Amino acid sequence: MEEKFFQITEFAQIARTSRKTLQYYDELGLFQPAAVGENGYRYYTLPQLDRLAVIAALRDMGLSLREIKAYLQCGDGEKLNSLLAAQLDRADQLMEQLRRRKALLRETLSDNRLFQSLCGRGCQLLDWPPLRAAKLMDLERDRPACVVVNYITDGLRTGLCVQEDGQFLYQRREDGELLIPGGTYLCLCELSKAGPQEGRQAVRLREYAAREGLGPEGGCFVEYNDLLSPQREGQTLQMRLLRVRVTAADIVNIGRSAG
Amino acid sequence: MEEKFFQITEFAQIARTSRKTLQYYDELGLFQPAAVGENGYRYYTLPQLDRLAVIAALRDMGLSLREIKAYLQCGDGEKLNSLLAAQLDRADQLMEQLRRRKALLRETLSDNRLFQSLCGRGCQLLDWPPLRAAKLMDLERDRPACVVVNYITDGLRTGLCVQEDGQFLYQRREDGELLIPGGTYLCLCELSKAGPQEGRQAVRLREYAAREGLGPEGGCFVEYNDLLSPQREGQTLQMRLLRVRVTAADIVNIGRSAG
DNA sequence: TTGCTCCTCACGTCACGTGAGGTGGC
DNA sequence: TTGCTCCTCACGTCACGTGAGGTGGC
Repeated sequence: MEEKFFQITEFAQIARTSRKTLQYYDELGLFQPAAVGENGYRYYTLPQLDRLAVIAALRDMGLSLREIKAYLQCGDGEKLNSLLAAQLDRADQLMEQLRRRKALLRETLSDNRLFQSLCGRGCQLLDWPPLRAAKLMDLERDRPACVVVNYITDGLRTGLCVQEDGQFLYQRREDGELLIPGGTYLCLCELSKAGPQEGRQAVRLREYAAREGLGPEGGCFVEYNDLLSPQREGQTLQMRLLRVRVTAADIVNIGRSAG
Repeated sequence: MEEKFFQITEFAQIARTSRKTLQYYDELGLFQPAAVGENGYRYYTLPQLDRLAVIAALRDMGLSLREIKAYLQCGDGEKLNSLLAAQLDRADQLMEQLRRRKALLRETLSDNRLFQSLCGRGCQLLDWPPLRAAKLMDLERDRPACVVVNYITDGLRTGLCVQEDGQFLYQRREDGELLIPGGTYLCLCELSKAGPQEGRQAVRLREYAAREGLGPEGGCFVEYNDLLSPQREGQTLQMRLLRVRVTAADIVNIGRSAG
């Protein structure tokens, strides 16, 4: 059976790949034409399709072209086993990352819709899940200091939990994790051109809570969420959600006052 | 409250990122220092941590830095919704890809181990699942022609299913898919320096089948699998597995002769 | 000559990492 | 002067894609 030679474009079509991919593989020394003309033209044959399919399969399994080349040169079955096993581990890790990403995406989407529906409607009660937070440490004294300042970041909601005097400590550390408890919070949701240190919204919330007979428990928790409504040109940070933790008894009161 | 300025290295440590990342974001215009000294030094402040955390969160959700920059400049909540929804779709696609990749990896690993255990042990019976195959079409006449030649590729096992005269047609098309049926096959598994067109192993298989009273059903199916044992330097293609489909009655015969 | 193929640079992508060589303040 | 920070190029990564400019055969 005589071998037919194919020019690069036709061969690429048969193999369902691109001319540039074939040229790149040639350059790498990964997959070379069966023959090269005097004018430099590359010529391929049909049996070469198999080699190319092998390369594509290994590539689809996550191996790099350099790994593939090294493997095809040595042809060690044991090495293949270990390469594939490593890729299986890697695939599991990627799967886990993707799962987290999807959870984050869904949470952000629902947060964004919540904000859009609440914005500008005054004070409201909301149930909130616990938030992971990172404690800022006083590294010189190696402790969280008496003034507790939290730089909150669960990836999505970012903000500052500022207590009375509003001082900053500035070192985040691995072991500085803490949890803001979940519960029912009083929320004020609006746009503003003021930064978080100003606290006008915190005052309004406190006034509202006092009028309604709601005692804040555990301090005032200020959150501004850049994600859901970032700064535009010329604006300073926008304060977005303001939360005061409320006791179970208070919820009943509020329920009554709303009814 | 007076603002403290941080040099780039310290700020990067607090933010758990790298100096180079901050420089790169500055260059992109994505995230810039609060102040720049006359000597060109970048100075950052603590409230900037929030903006950086937002960027990191969006990046972790799969948005590109350019998308993030565009979004942070316009601050359109609806645009955020559509960006995140698109990333959710994308994440689903990636998940599906990963699932397929893992299936391929597991299948290849088990194939490789099977080969290692069978190689050089003579003829054996194996149950084989159906294989997807791509029919090569005769494009001039626009039909699969009377001589059926299949270029088999299910991503992993690659090979040629050649009938009597072994002629090649050379165009693969989308609609040229077919299925090699699953079933019990007679397998010969060994290394060789001969190409698939030679068929010495096919002859040996046929001889063995004749001796054992096994009638091949549906022609001789030759498979050589590069993946599991690639060419080394100086070798031509290695034929690896050779399969003849066998009837159920024949399996019993083989079972007896082996016992 | 026109139209088609092919070739080889060379640069762009993406989010940085890794030096190279130089500066400035204690 | 030494040791520390910072700076700005410039090139590398990975698997190609996209022209730019030129060649060769019908």
